[in-house]
Amino acid sequence: MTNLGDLEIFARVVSTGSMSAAGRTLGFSPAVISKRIKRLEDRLGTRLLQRTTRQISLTEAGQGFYDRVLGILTGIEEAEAYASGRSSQAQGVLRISAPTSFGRMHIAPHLTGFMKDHLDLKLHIVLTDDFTDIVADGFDMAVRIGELTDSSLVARKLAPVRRLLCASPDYIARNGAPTEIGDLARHFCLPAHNNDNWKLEGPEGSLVWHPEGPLVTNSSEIVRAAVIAGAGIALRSTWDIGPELRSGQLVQVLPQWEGSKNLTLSAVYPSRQFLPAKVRLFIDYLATLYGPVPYWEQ
Amino acid sequence: MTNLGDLEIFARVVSTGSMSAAGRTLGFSPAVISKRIKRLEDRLGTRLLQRTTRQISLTEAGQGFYDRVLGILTGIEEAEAYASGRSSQAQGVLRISAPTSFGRMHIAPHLTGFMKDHLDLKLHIVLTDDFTDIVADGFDMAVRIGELTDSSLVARKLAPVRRLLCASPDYIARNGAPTEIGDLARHFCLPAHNNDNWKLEGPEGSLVWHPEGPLVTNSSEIVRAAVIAGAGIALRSTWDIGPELRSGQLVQVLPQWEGSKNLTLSAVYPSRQFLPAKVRLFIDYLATLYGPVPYWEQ
DNA sequence: TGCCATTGTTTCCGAAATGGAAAAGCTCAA
DNA sequence: TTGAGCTTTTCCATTTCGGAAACAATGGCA
Repeated sequence: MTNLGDLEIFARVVSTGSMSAAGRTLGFSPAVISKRIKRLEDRLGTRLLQRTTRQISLTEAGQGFYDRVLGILTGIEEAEAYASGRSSQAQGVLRISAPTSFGRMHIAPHLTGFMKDHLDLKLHIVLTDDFTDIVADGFDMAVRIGELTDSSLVARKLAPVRRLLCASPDYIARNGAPTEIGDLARHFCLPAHNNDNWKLEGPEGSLVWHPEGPLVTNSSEIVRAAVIAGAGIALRSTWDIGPELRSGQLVQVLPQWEGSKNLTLSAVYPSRQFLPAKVRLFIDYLATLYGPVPYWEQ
Repeated sequence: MTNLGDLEIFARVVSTGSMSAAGRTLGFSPAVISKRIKRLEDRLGTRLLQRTTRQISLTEAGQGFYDRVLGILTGIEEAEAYASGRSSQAQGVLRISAPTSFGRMHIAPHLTGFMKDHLDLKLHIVLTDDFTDIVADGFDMAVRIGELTDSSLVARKLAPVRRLLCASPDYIARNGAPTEIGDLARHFCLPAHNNDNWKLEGPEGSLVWHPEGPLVTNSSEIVRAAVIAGAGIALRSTWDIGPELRSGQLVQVLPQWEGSKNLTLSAVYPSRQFLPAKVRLFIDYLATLYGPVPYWEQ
């Protein structure tokens, strides 16, 4: 059967994009990398990597093999951690992908609290608003906001996401508050990235509103700043503007309407028989942190 | 990182129950087995096997490690099969556990049909009525009849299980047919193994009947023979007595009552990200064979 | 266009590992 | 008590492994 070292080397070559780079990070000479990749391909009877001297790309078989190998390697890691008696302790590196705004506001501040309980654990956190392929990119888990769809992943709900219409008191004083949904047409609305149609639910059922306003941006951070500065009405998540609502910097408008409810904040991870302790513990930590009623809702 | 051969050797030692036996099946001398088990334990810092010279048993850490290693090994097998270009073809050995009666009557006759389409595949079929731990015992999948509960396994429904009350015409001629449920008290009933209370659903809702009769056995085959021979009334699955009902060897009694409906025939397998082709294909084969309406119901 | 740095591949050689035979120590059953 | 069968250790031959060096190929840059 295949040598395990070959699988590690293959995975590293793919993740670094070059044999030489893989050799450097693993402490091998390029010659070794080349020979073992070749051996692996010979044994499988398939070409895994398409290579020129300057560039390496995965063949189709290589891509599928890579996906599987990643799972195998983390499986071995988990099995070793289990047997080493630290089955219930987090160790190694936990690689997390999370949305930028939410990560900055509601994950980053709590990391130290988690890390002090798990001294053997290193955290790698990547904030991005792309829906990365967590398995191909080598993440252990991701925090996501959205509707739960992806089939090959397991999702654990962390908290509901409530989205409200809000504006600054200043803006209301100048423009008045809308009293019914149609009034929005006479207001400045602030759509955000991927959010240029607002799915709302209210007393009369649900509808989709196409907000129009003077500001278009792909940055929800800019929208956030704008609504606080009094530029208009925005549909924002409670985790985003909870403190401003409490302090009075923002007030809710049209409180009978809320954003569609099928959004959830969830942790997703590749489906495995044995979840690594580090992943389980971190998700548990987030779940108790946010649940049952998130602190930003209180 | 751990050598893969060590994991294979460890798994084989556990499954054969001895180092020497593992060595014989793998083609190694006992010395090698011993050394590599020791090396594995040293690397993990844990004792995996408790051993005397005559007997070997798993420690707790060893048990958990073994469960994980099995998953890893089949994962590697699957990854190799995928990369070898035969991703959609079944190859290797498919190990199946199935209930004795059902296996004999409705799996065994169809095996050749499956095997002629998959010449690279070997089948290992174990018929048993124990609910074995399929992962610990090294099965790829099992066919089961029952309520779906086990959490760490994935179940795919193959067919519903209908159970009817039946007797031979001969018996009816001698004893008359019951017309309402209470009449059963005046009849010979034939309970089977694990089936000494009959959960029935009928026009008046559901009830549990405790059958009493002259024959008690743990063999549903004996019950089957007895009811055909005219010994009494039994609650049997349609897959078991379909032909007899059609041929008139048996007739249904109290047709307004049926066994509780929450039994299903299903295929179960360990949850994995990548299901081996051999498992997927065999389950597909059974599903099309039995569904949507099983041939024994027609 | 031509140069050059970087990358992948091959060859050869010393070093490390692997596997086996033999011997020793042990346990259980006859 | 004996003997068969098991695990473990030791020692040695063999295989495998990793690296240096030489070579070939590619693409960026002047």
